[in-house]
Amino acid sequence: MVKNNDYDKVVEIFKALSEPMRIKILDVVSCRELCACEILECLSISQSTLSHHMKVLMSCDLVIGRKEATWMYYSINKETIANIHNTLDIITSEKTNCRCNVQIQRKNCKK
Amino acid sequence: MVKNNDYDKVVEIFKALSEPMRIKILDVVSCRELCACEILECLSISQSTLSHHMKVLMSCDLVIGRKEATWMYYSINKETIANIHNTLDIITSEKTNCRCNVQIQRKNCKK
DNA sequence: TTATTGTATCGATGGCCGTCAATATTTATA
DNA sequence: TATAAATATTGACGGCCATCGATACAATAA
Repeated sequence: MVKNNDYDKVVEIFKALSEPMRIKILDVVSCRELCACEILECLSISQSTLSHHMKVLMSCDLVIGRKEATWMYYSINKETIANIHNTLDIITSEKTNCRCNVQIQRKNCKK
Repeated sequence: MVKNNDYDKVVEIFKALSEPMRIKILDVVSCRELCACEILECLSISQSTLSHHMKVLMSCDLVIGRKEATWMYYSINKETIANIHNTLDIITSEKTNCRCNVQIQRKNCKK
């Protein structure tokens, strides 16, 4: 069973991943560290939209940003990817101390 | 590099996972097969809302539904979970044939 | 200093979606 | 057949968010 706090973090990550454009960005940036203008070449979006997506990806630690002069370099954060795998395993695995077992009241059905 | 078709499927799954209530449902239903009324006991939502979420979870094959008399029994689909892990690995792994390398035009920056 | 380049922010807009109450549907039972 | 229980569907509402153009900011070069 997952704690409520952990839900928030993983839901934020899944929300970031639930956008086609951000998946594309993640796919591209997984090759190697790229600057924003290089990422922009691969996509058909405006510069402001890309900037917005990179902010979302960074805010949930899926991507790491590094500033060098006027350029912003982005790379994937493998640690967060590993956390996704782990949390997904916990959520989807069989549990003995399940929420549904510790529930006392059975008010919604006559089973 | 991931094909565009594959994006759609995984994005649909991530979208389903990007909702706190649906993560809770998935967490609960991972224990064992449960009927809708049992799931409803664990949550603080209306019956119609639960029905909506179960429809979303089934439409992307995260959950399997089985009807028995008036009851609907739900269980997690481990096959789809495995697919998530695999696709996430592909997206976030280093690629030699990256999108950014096969790009010809470099119109957005002077690098 | 001025102009240019790369990136971030702002404000507006349109669409998607979570939620509910009300109602419909399906199945079993009296 | 009539009633009740479990679930699905419908329609409405409010909030979130992807997108854009315009603009601001930061750093470099002329």
